[in-house]
Amino acid sequence: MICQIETNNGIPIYEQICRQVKFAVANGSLLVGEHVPSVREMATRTAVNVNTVARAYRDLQGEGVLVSIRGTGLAIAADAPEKCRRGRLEMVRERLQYVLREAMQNGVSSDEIYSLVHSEWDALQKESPP
Amino acid sequence: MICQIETNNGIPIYEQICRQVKFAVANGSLLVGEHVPSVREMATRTAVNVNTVARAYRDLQGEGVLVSIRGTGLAIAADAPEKCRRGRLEMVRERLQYVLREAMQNGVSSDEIYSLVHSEWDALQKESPP
Amino acid sequence: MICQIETNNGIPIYEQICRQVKFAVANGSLLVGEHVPSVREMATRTAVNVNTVARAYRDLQGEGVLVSIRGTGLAIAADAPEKCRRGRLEMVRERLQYVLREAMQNGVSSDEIYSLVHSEWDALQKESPP
Amino acid sequence: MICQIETNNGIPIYEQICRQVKFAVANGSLLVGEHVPSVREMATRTAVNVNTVARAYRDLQGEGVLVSIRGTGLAIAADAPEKCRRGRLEMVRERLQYVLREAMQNGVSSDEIYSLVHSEWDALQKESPP
DNA sequence: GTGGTCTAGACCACG
DNA sequence: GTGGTCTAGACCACC
Repeated sequence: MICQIETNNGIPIYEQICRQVKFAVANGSLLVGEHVPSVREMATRTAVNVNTVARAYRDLQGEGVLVSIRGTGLAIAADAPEKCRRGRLEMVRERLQYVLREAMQNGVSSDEIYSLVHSEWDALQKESPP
Repeated sequence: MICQIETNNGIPIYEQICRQVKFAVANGSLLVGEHVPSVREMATRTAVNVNTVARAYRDLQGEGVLVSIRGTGLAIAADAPEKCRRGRLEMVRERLQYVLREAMQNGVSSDEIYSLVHSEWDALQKESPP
Repeated sequence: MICQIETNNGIPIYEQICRQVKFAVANGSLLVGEHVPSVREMATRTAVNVNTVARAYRDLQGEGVLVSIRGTGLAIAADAPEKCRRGRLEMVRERLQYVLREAMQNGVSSDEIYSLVHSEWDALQKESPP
Repeated sequence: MICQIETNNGIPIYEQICRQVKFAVANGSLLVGEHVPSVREMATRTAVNVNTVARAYRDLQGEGVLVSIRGTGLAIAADAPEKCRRGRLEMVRERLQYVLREAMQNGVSSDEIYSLVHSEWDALQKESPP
């Protein structure tokens, strides 16, 4: 489980790592008890500084997604899958709501927004077909 | 024309001001030649730092939405409505795309995303009915 | 409000800062809305690295004790006093429980423990009289 | 003589082992000459890494609590009971002092601390009644 | 080997 | 001025 990091897209690297780990837990790519790559490995594989990875992992511990197993690394917490599954759509919903609210407050019609969502979603599916 | 500012939602205050001014121009709330509130007035009415409003107005001048009228302040530029109308959906599209891309990359299905958009949009319509 | 830091007592510096801020909020030394010293000031006054202070403040934000006010610094959150007051004895209780449990599991009698607590508490009061 | 280990309570596992062995010697659960479980047995029975148990036993040898008997393992040293009995309350006192000092420095009153000690001690007695 | 802490310093965004 | 992010590297404790 190695993250795809985009530098300079405005989203902090540590947050990208957090979100990707949470998504991976939600969809079963990371199972309970499984170890996440060590900070050092994740750091070298993603070409990111060790401390940045550590920061992400620390945040994930704070949210109860990871637990530290002394001397052996960090593992997925027992209740993480449930948390992450519940949080999966929530993470999307949160950002989506902001976009939609701004659109509505500025007179975008229902037809316009639905058509926009469809066309964008279709375009993305062609971009990376299943 | 006074802006609604949300602090702590992650979006810079100056950008919120810029976008709201542009939307107001696009939908005709602000007409060509009309004066935008003075930096000081906008600042006090929105409880925002004066420099922040100045920064927003500076950006808007740079984009050609506002023009400086000597001695009287800033007014809507002649070609601003056309610019802003063209940019209206584009501003929404840009952010929407980002949200949808993350959703798709993390296994959110078409059904889930469409249902999410509908429920959120409906909820917003109830929140502030026409 | 400047913290007293002990290096090399085993407790991480950032945690010492966190606990002292929380105690200060609990007993009213820091009021709602009041700004905590800037990371840079706290750092120089306590002879601690800026990042260490930042780490402490970040943790306090995570716990909802501090809120970030864009561009102006960090302030005590509205509900922090209640939280901290509730947490004040809890912070002591948590550590106390561990000590007492170990004592009990190893045959220390009630008389012994109560006498120990009294003698230690009295000694501390003489050390730093009110 | 098998130890009760709590992971993730902040206290190093090897130290938990050391302290429990010393307490057991002090209260006569472990007698002079008696063998302590082998490193491997203690490790498997407590689900702890072998090296960790070895580290604990090494420390205990350093303190003169355990002595190595060629070919048969480690046994309780002749003068261990006296040492451990003398150190028994001291081990508790040391940690207790730290907790009380923080409490006092942060305005916890005598009444509060005594009442806290009583309630915690009572709760623990109900938890594991004699 | 693992994570955790701390330092030092650069750069950026925001107000 | 403020905090936030990131990098780099040292040192430690633990397993």
